[in-house]
Formats: sequence, C-alpha cells, structure tokens
Amino acid sequence: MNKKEEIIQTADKLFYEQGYEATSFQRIADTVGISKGNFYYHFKSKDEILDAVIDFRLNKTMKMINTWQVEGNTPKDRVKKFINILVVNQDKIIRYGCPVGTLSTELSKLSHSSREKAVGLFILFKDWLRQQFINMGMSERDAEDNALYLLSQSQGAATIADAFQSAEFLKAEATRLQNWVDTL
Amino acid sequence: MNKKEEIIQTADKLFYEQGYEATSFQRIADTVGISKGNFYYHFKSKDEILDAVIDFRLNKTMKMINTWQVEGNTPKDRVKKFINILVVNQDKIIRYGCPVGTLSTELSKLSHSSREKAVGLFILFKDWLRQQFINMGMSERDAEDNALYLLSQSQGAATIADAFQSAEFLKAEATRLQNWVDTL
DNA sequence: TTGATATTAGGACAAGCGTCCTAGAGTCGA
DNA sequence: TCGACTCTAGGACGCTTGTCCTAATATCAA
Repeated sequence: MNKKEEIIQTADKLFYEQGYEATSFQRIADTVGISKGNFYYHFKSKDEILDAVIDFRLNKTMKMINTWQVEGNTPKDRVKKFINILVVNQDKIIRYGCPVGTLSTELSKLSHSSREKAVGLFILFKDWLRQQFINMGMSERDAEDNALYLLSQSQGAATIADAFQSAEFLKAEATRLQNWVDTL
Repeated sequence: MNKKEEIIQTADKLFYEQGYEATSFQRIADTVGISKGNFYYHFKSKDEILDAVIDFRLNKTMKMINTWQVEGNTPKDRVKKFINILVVNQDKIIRYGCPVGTLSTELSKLSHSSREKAVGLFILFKDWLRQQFINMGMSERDAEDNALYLLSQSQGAATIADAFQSAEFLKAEATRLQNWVDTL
C-alpha cells in the first residue's frame, strides 16, 4: 500500500476513535511508524490531512452505496442495507459513535472550514436514500422527508447506544427500522 | 455572583460551544476576566472544572425537571415539555448540537473518566420520562423503552439539525414527536 | 490594629502542539 | 555512472498547553 494511503487510513481511524482535535500530527506519524518530517512531506497541514480523510470516507461511502445498489434487488432491500450498518458496525458504534455524525458535530463546534465537506457524507446517504424512496413510488417531498428521518433515526440510535454502551438498544432500533421499511 | 460560580458557568458555555478538549484553561480565564493563577486557585485541574460543570448541568437539569413536574398537569403534558426543549433551544442546537449528547460523545472518544458522570444527564431525563410513561399506565418495560426511544429521537433530531443547519427539520421533528405523545 | 485566611496576579515549568527546514538516502531513467 | 526526483529522518522554531509556585492584596474575626 502507498505510504500516503497508509497515513490517510491511520488518520481516518484515529480521527474516528479519538476525535480530530484530540489527534495530534505526532500521534498519527507514530502509529504509521514514520517520522513527523516524512508526514509533513505528504501533508503540509493538519487541515490537509483532514480533507484527505474526508475524501477517503466519501470515496469509501460511494463504493459501499454502489455495492448496495448492485446487491439489493428492490429499493426496500437497499434501504435495509443502510439500516444494517448499525448491526454490522455495532461494536465500533457503541465505542465511538457514528463516524459521520461525530465528525460533523465536532467540526461544527470548531467552526472548521471543512465542516461542509464532512456534511457531504450525510448528503451522500440522504440523496441515495431519497432515490430509493422515490423508486418505491413516493413523491419527492415524501422521499426527502423519509431519507432525513432515517438519517435522524440512525444518529439517535448511535448516540444513545454509545452513551449507554448498549448493543441491545442498537439492535432493537435496527430491527424497528427494518420493520418500518416493510410497512412502507 | 460567586467567582467560582462564574467560572463554572463560563466553562459550561465554552465546553458546549467549542467542546471540552478544544477549550483551554487560558480561554476560560480570559473570558471570565481573571488570571490563570486565580483560576487555578478555584480549580486545580481541567478535570476538576469539567466535573464542576457536569454537576452544574445535573443541578440545572433537576431543577428544570422539577419545574415541569409542577407545571405539567398530566404525564403527557410533562413529556411534551421535554420535547419542547428542541423548539426552545433551537438556535443553539442548530449551532452546537445537544449539550448532553455532544459532551457524552466527546468524553467517550477521549476515554475520559468523567464520561459516566456526563451520561448521568441522560439518565436523569430517561428515568423521569420513564416515570411519566408509567403514570400513563404503561408497563415498566414499555415505559423504559419509550423513554429511551424519546431520548434517541431528540438526539437524532439535534444531530441532523446541526449538520444541515435546519430549523425546519428540528421543528418538524418536535411536532411529529408531540403528535406521537398524543397517540399514546 | 493585628493576624489569620481567602483571594488574586503573574510568571516559571516542562511538555506537546503544528509548522518548517535541511540533509541525506533511495529510486530510476538517460 | 550520472543526475534528477521522490521519499525519509530528525531536529529547530515559536507558540500554547496544563500545572505549579510565589508574592501581594483583600477580607474579616479577635
């Protein structure tokens, strides 16, 4: 793997687990196993590595969505794949919350210039979900509302599961949302 | 007002608006208008001021809940007062998210020893909500589930409203939840 | 008024931060 | 082999961090 790519993936992990502000340049370099000088050759500021991490996540998310698009036979199946992230990633979510929501919230508090870019992750999910709802026969308005609703549900579930360190709650919420999709 | 109290309230505000990690000792002292040495006389570590802030929030929350208890005529009315926080504090929520959820999440990522104490704020709301649901005639299990459900809903609404900077969404969610209470 | 206690200011401190620089090692086509 | 380029290490830099210390001032009971 490319060293630059390795740095990005390490930063991605650390930003998720510890938060952006709390993760230092040095810490990332140490984890990758390179010198700070070398790190600086690849990324000449902390903002730049953050931007690269967000790009990385955007890319990974798009790929995941494309996979769902191929694997899911019906719009309902596809929406369920979204909900299933809560189950698949439950351990990480309970420990660190949702990577999309927590980054967005942190950058918002920091008034960071990359906040909007980070919100792009939400938009990616939202627009794709909306399309699925449209394909179910909903109006554009209803599809948009339901997409936002589902984003909101998953954020709430992740936050509460993290706070109470409860896998049960997370699983129950995922099941509830899957059932909700069936009623549509 | 007591100087100590003044420091706590300033720290409370800054922790909410900028996050705990991103708020420095110096910044709090500057905002209050005292020297760093004076600050250190009142609180001899950053963890200590965090603890004091959480205590302050716990206290404020208990008072608020007591007010609801007196002002609300029925359990439903009282639960609606909880939901109404989303409307009353909408500007701050859109800008900084939910103070309870964002602190809990941040401390979780930091593996901070006061995380549990901060989660106490959630528990305060949860237990009180559960009692209201019990008073509506629900089983303990259903009451607990609905209390957690409502917490989750408000967390999701706050996170999404913050990300998309949307007062409309927040208001719509509050209305939806109020209607949900009516159906119980 | 005296003396004890509470409060304040201001700077020292070691460590860590993000940033930047220089020097050298590795790589590879000409 | 040469030269150009990419990559790497390591430390200097100025600044900020949380912590701690000392000395001066305010307060107030005896």
